[in-house]
Amino acid sequence: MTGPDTRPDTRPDEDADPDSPEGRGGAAVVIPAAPPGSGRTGLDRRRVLGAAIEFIDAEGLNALTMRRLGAYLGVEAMALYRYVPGREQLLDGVVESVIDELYGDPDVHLAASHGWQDYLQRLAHGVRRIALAHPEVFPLVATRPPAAPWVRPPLRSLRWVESFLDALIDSGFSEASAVAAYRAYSSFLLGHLLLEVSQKGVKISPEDQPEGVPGAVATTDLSEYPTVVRLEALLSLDESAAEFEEALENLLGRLEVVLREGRTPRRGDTRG
Amino acid sequence: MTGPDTRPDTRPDEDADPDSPEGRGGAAVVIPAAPPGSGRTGLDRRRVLGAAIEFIDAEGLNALTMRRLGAYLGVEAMALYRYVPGREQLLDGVVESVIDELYGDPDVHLAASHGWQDYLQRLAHGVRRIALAHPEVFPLVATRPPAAPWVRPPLRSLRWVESFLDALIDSGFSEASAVAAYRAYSSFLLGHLLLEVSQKGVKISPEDQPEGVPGAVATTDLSEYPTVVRLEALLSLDESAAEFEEALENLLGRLEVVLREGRTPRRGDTRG
DNA sequence: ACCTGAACACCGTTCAAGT
DNA sequence: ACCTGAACACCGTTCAAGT
Repeated sequence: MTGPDTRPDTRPDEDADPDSPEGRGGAAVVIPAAPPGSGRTGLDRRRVLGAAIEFIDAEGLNALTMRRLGAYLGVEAMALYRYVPGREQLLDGVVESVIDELYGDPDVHLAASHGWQDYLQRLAHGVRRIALAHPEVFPLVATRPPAAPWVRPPLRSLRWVESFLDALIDSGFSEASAVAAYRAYSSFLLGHLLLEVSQKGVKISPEDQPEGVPGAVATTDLSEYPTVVRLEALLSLDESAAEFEEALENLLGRLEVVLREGRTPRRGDTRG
Repeated sequence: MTGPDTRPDTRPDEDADPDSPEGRGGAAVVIPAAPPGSGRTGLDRRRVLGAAIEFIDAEGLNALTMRRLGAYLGVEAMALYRYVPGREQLLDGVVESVIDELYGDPDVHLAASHGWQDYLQRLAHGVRRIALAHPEVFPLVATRPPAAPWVRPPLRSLRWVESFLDALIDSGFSEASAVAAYRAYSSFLLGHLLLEVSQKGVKISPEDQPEGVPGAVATTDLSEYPTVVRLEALLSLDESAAEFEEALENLLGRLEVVLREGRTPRRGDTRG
């Protein structure tokens, strides 16, 4: 079984709130906000983070300020500090929430009875779905300093590391190979997905395209780059999806060799 | 607290007269502009960008503000706008300058007469050297939106794309294979190097390690992650350099197959 | 020609105060 | 218990003014 610790209400919300200032001992039930109608009022850490994600998706990362997020939630900026210690931690929370979406992804969470390769495939596709769903957030997922050196982007969660390693070890990988596989897998996902989302983003980003402006710069002098010019059509093709599949297949193939032969494939291996 | 709040001006040079009442009688001392000897005065776009890189390397990306960079150069922030249109373009210039260091790298710039594999090796190592020399800048190299979709991080320069494609095509690659190779190579470099620099950075970043604080969170409850705990030593090893070599070798091996057999290697190939 | 001072709009964050 | 108003220190950027 490979899913990260299956059922037990591993919900990312509630609990795990280390910063609640002091109170907390309250005998009464608390019930933090959320009146019957679950109306737009009743702030809540989860709602704040969710709003931040929506806001970034819609307006871009640079547009997110405490004040604007407050306004988006119909509240003054200062009210947010009740749910989040500051802006940096808001961003940390955003990254965590986005990654936590993986836990709700049924395609990833399937009982992983189809072997480690199937599991790694589904996990990779789950992460890719998240990256494509939140292209403005993914650079944050990619670059926020991880909590520990072995919690790597883009998985970023102890639970996924645990589940990844267990899956491989249960399938016969040595501990060292499982760790090496985890590293190679992270690096593949990170590089590929970061490039894919940034390629997506560039289609909108050109900001101010100067119009007429006759004698203007006109980008660059392309005559010095004849090959680039000649291959422009090829270079502009977006084959991200196919490349992702291919690189993933290749990685799995390499890991298979490690598992079967207990060694790392080398440069000449592919000869017959 | 975050960031180096070192309030008292981080100015490296002497007192730039913060608020001395009015002394300064000597009218002769000033010398504000560039004297013959190209002294430390005499601002200049290149000097501004160079200072920005030094500043980021030393204080971190978040610490870089127009005002602080001005102070670092012994000048008011507003003076910088003569050389750079604004903060965003400053950062673009920083990224460009850092990547341009590759052009001065003799190890990369060798006549590429030892074949395409040797060239790709040297180029990759050159980029890695830059990433490790400027770990605080590299995330910027990785995430700034590229000028065109086919100018990909971390190379980010038309000249390198041109040179990369020429090298492969001259060696017999088809145009399509050369482009595919360029994509795979970018993705490998980006993923690997971004992870490597962030792993480096984490060693310093732990910010405020709370000391005693008996009942505190103490990071997380590790008992739910027995495999991670058991493999902690393995997971903490930094094998970045070896992994880089290995992944690079593997990529070159794949490309070799494409070149020789005109096709993409598939999952079963490594069988005898 | 190059830099500064003052000003503007906007930030993150604190804290006392409202309800 | 939860939110606001006012305030503080700092930002990016503009523009007229100094030299």
